Order: sequence, then C-alpha cells, then structure tokens
Amino acid sequence: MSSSEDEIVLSKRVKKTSKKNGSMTSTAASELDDDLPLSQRNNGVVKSKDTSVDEDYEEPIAEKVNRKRKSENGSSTVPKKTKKVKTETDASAKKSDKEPKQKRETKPKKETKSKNAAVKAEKDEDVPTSQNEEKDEDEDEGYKWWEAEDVDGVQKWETLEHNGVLFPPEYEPLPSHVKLYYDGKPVKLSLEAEEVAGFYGAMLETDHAKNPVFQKNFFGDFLDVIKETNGSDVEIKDFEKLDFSKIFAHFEKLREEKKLLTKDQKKAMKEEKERIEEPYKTCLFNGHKELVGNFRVEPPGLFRGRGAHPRTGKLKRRVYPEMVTLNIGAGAKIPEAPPGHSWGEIKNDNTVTWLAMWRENIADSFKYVRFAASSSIKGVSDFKKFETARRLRSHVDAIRKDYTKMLKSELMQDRQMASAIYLIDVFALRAGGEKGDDEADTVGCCSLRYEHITLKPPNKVIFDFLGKDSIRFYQEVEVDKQVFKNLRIFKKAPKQPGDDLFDRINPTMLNKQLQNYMKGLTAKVFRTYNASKTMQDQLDLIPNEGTVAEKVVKFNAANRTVAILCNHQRTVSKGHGSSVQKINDKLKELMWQKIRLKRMILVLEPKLKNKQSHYFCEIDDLAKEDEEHIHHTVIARQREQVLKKMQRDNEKLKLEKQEILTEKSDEIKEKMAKIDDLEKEYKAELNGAKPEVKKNLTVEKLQQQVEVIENRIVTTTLQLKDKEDNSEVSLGTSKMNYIDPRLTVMFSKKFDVPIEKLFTKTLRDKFKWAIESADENWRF
DNA sequence: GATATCACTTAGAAGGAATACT
DNA sequence: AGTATTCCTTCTAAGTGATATC
Repeated sequence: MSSSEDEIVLSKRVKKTSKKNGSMTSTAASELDDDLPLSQRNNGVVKSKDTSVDEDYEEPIAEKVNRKRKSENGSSTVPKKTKKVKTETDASAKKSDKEPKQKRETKPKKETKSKNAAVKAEKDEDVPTSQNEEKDEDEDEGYKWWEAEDVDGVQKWETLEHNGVLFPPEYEPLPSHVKLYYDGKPVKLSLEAEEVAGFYGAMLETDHAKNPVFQKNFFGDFLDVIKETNGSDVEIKDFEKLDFSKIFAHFEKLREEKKLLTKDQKKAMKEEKERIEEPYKTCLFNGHKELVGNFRVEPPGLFRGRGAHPRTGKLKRRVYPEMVTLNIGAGAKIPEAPPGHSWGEIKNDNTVTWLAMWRENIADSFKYVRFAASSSIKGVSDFKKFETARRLRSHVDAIRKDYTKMLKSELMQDRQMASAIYLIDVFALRAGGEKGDDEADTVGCCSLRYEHITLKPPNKVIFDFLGKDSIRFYQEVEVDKQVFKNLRIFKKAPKQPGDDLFDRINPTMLNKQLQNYMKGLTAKVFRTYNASKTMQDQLDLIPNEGTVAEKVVKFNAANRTVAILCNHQRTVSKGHGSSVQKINDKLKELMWQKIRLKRMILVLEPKLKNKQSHYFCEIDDLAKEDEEHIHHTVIARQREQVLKKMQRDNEKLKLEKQEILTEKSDEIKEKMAKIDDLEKEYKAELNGAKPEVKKNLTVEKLQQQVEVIENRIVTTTLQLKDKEDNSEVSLGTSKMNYIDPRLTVMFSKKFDVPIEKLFTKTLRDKFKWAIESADENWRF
C-alpha cells in the first residue's frame, strides 16, 4: 500500500518544513532527529519496551512545567477540532460547532455555591466528608494539607461489621446417563473432571467454545484436572475426538425445564434465594447499614477473556474459604466460615474499603468484595471524582496553552509528552499502560505503536487500534499541524511496526506532569472532564419544548455524543441485521398499502388525479418487481396465519377430544380459497387492473386510512434510524461513569422530565447525592 | 528508580425482567 | 395471549494509578 510511500514523502517534508519554520524549529528538528529513542541506543533495533527512560531529559521539564501559570489570560489555543470530531455523527449536535468559545467563567469562584450544596446533601446522609468542603481550587494559595491527607487515604472507616461472603453451591454431578464421549466411547470422569467438562459442554454453542485458543487452553487444563484427580478411564489425547453434545443437551434441557416452572415455583425459588442472600447483602459501616456489592464469591468456570486473550478458556478454579481474606472492624464479630472450613486470613485494615479478598488463578491478581455503588463510601469518591474533573475547568486553558507550546520543545521527551496530552485531551484516549504477553494486545495513548496510526498530509491522522476490552478505536481526524509533525517524527526510521510511538514516556511520567498543573490531575480526569463538558454543551442546545418523550430522545442524543467521544461500543446484537431487514420490509409494505389506498381513491373519483397531482404522484413509484414481492409475502403470511390458527385450535380440540382440523377440512379450505382469490386480485392489479373498493368506503374514509399509514411510516422510519444509530453505541457506560449526574438532574428539573426517565432505579440509588443536591441551574 | 503489589474505577456481555407488538 | 424486543441488572474482565519493595 501507499503507507510506506507516505512515510518517505513525509520524512522529506520534515526537513523542508522544519527549515522553513525558522531557526527555533529547525534546531529542534535536528536535535530531535539524532536524539534516538533509548531502545535503539541500547541495543540496535530491538522492539520498544524501554522502561528505562532517560532521566537527564526529565529534569528540565519538571522544572519548566512546575511553574504555575495562574496569570495566564486563558485564551484557548486549543484546536477547534475537539468539537468537530466529537459530534460529527450526531445530527442534533451539529450546531455545537458554532459555540465552542463559551468560556464563561473568568473566576472559578462561582462554583462554590453549588458545590457546597452538594456537600450539604451528603452530610444529610451522614457521609463522613469533612474534607470535601475545602477541596477547592484556589491553587494560588498553595499547598493544602487536608487534601494531602485525603489523598493518602489514611482512614476509610471507624467500624465495620459484615457476615463474610456467599460461596457458590457445590458441584452437582451429572445424571449417570449424561456422559462425555471420546472417539465415540463414553468416558468415566472424576467429579472434578466432570465439572470441568460440564463448563465447556454448557457453552458448546457459544463463540468462545469455537475459538481455537479457548479450546486449547481449556483442553490443557482439563487434562491437568484429569491427571490430578486420576479422573478418566480413557486416555484422552485429541480434543477433536471429544464429544460434549450430550452434556450440552443436558444443560439445554435444564434451561428449558427452568423456563417451564410455574409462577409459584419461580416465586418460591426467588424467595429461597433471597433468604440465603439476606445476611450478606448488607453490612454495618460506621454503624450505618450499607449495601454490599458483589458479596458472592465468583464461581469456578472457564475464563472468558475478551478479544484475543492468550489465556481465554483456562480453568478458573473454585475458591475455598481458606483462600479468602476477610477485612472487618477490629471489634466486630468474625463471621463463621462454612462448615468444615476456615478463613484464610482476617484483617482489620481501615485504610481500605474492601470487605473480602481472594487471589484468582488466571492472572494471579486480586478479587475484592466491595460496597455497592449506592453506598456512601462509593458516593463520596464518585463526588470527588467529578469535583476533580470540574476543577480542571479552571486549569484547562492554561494546560492547553502549555502543551501547545511544548509541542515544539527541543526535547524529544517533552514533545512526546505534549503530543500525548494533546491526544488524551482531544480524542479522549486512555493513558495506555504497559501490558504483558499473557494479556490481550490492547493499547492506549502511551502504548500506541507505529502501526496504529497512519498519517495523511497535511494533517490527517487515522487511528486504528484495539483499546480497552479489545474494542476497536477507528477514527480519521485532523490534528494540530504541530502534532502532525511530531507524530511523523515519532514514526521516523528506524522505527518500524511494533515499535512504541511514545518511547520516552509512560503513564506514570505523564501523570506526574499533569499533577504539576493541578493537584489530583491524571490522564483519566480528562475523559471525565471532556465527557461532562460535552454533555453540558449538548444539553445547552436543547430547546425546552415538546413532550417528555421528545425531550428524552434529545437527552439520549446528547448522551450518545458523549458515548461516541469515549468510544463506548457494544457488539451489534446477533439479530440486528435481520431486524433491520424486517423493518425495511415493513416500510415497503406500508408504502404499498398507502399506494393501493390512493389507487382506490382514484377508482372512486378519477378526476382527483389531476386536481391533486401532488397527492397522487407517488402511485407509480413502486417498481413492479417490488410490488410482486410484497404481494408474495403478504399472501404467504396470510396462509401461514391460517395454518397457525389451525394448530392452536387443534390443541384445544385435542383436549376436548374433538375431531382435529386438517388442511382438507372445509373450514380451512374456505379460508385458503379466499386467500387464493386475493392472490389473483393482486396479480390482476399488477397487470393494470383497478383495485376493488369495498362498498362502504368513501374517499374521506380512504384518505383517513392513508393518513394512518403515513404516520406509521414516519414512526417506523424514525425507529429504524434510531436503531441503526444506536446499534453499536452503548450509552450506559458514559451515563454511569463519565457524565456528572448533576447534569442529568439539572436537565430533569429544568425540562420537567421525571428523573425515572433518565436514570434507572440502580442509577437513582447510585446518584442519590446528585439528585438531592443539584437544581435546575446547576452547571458542570 | 524499576518493578511488584495493591486497590480502586470502568467496561461490555450475558441473562433475566419488563414492555411492546400483533 | 403469546412472542419478540428492549431495558435493566448482574457479573466479572480490564483498565488506571498510587504505594511498597527490592
């Protein structure tokens, strides 16, 4: 492809442009050119991975940036692209381009009022948050001790009581007739091995089970368990020869049976479940009852890694009480471990917020049992998160100005730093920490590699990489000229595919840099800030008019803009393609119905065709083949309906022991004959015959019917568009994590939209603090 | 001062519940 | 009334980032 060509062209351009740009830049460029990345200095070519960043370069930056630029006028040097890129896909967002220069606040002081309100609301809930009140900007006044103490997170609670965790039920063996087969022969397995076989068998029809890596990992671990437990009477060598179909069928059957339970049975089961869960659902936190989040220990199973995860399919082993550490108040009663077991460890650590913890065997990391999202402790930290993002408002101009300047620094490291911050700010990239070989290959800003961006002069960049959860990030955008130049330099030979673009910086350094601008500022704060800022801007564009439903639609459109900014996607549901097709077919059929009605009108009053030519102009729009196709589906559907009804009737008749209807019964024959007639009629119409008009119909009645159909066409079209727009965008994540909930509350109050329409029950619980503190004038 | 450890937030998939459709 | 579709919750994987440790 032309990409290598591009590169050549580009590197030529580097020299040219840098010369043109006067002495400053040209020195910079030449310095940058021979300022080789460490990885290359150390060992010739080698792949990236240089964690040893040259510190000589670090010193000057830290110094330089440390200065706080309070006196800055704050005129934004930031590229307007920010907006353009974000909103392009959203029709309703178009206008936002026009007013990005709303830099209302001159002084940050304003926010104190609403903030205090929020703090007050929290106090009503007895949230221990004395520090928050002071957590204000006012940077000039320097270091604030209480913030530091806060960040240290010294003490998170005074007292803590809970009942431990709920373990998953023990393994329930398969019935004796359900077996795994190998090479056609039944296999006798130990219970442990059978359980593992069951994990795979149950998911036989999923995509996971068809993934070769998943299969290989599963198979390896399965064999291990067999070996460990002396678990098989047949030597199993070849995965392909394993037949799980009987096991799969068994689980299918169980699922079916569960569905068929009566209402009462389901209710009884639910109550039983509740009863068992009851003790674990809540805990006592500083004497208050609080909900616990994930009190259930994760059951064993096969690890479902996302994307191309090297370990997907591995056996996630059962967790026993001996592996679990409980964290509980020193004076509290220690819950009893399940019979025959004991806890691994008991801690009384009040500097952390988890109630229990265990080590997981896939990545050897920790799993925690924590408070629910609605708990006060989570609420406080959520509140703080958004307040930190809000504080960024009064620093962001200076930060943008500074990194814009730093884009031209003579130090490679500074240029990388500035460019990275630019990308994080403008395109909402994540920080991008280093990842290991035993994880999926995904990247964020700092871990972007050569192959993840394509440069198209003069300033177009195409991003194409897999981000968190292996979600693809694909965007063609225009960037700041200097950023473009820098990216070109970062890609310069000898760098090649596989090499880090940003080989002089990492998230730790980047965050250190950001803290120089503002305390508590890290890369992720930019996502929160830009998401909430975008939401505020989008909400500002919505006129206060229309029905509640219409306003909700507009709110969702604003929400969608944010989701797109943050690249929150969902995989297109399995049936999406076909359901779009369905709606399209429905639309065509509606069109046909409308046209047919209009033809009928003309049958009654042919003169109208010329009198109201506009109204009738579309009657010839339908292509003959299309019409024929529609006729066909309509007729087929009617026949099907007759047969279906027959079947239903037959079931009743069977119960009553009466004679069963068949296709030869008179009743059915009669119905079918009618449909046959209709089919002939349609055929005749296709060849130019006039449609038959029922006697009682008048022009007015027909016109009314046309109107009804037209309305249905409009709503169906909208529905289709909405479906397509939303098919791969997930609104929930931004609503839950990025959009300051007080914005939603503000919208609810200002636009008289019940909060229930905007927040689900869970979100209302989680954001109680916001619902009670923000009013219709609240601003992010 | 690099690396390991730990604790926390953010994320989409899956499955169940609620609602719409016919 | 039964089924299809959408909405919501649960689950747990996958990030970020601070700190402890060697």
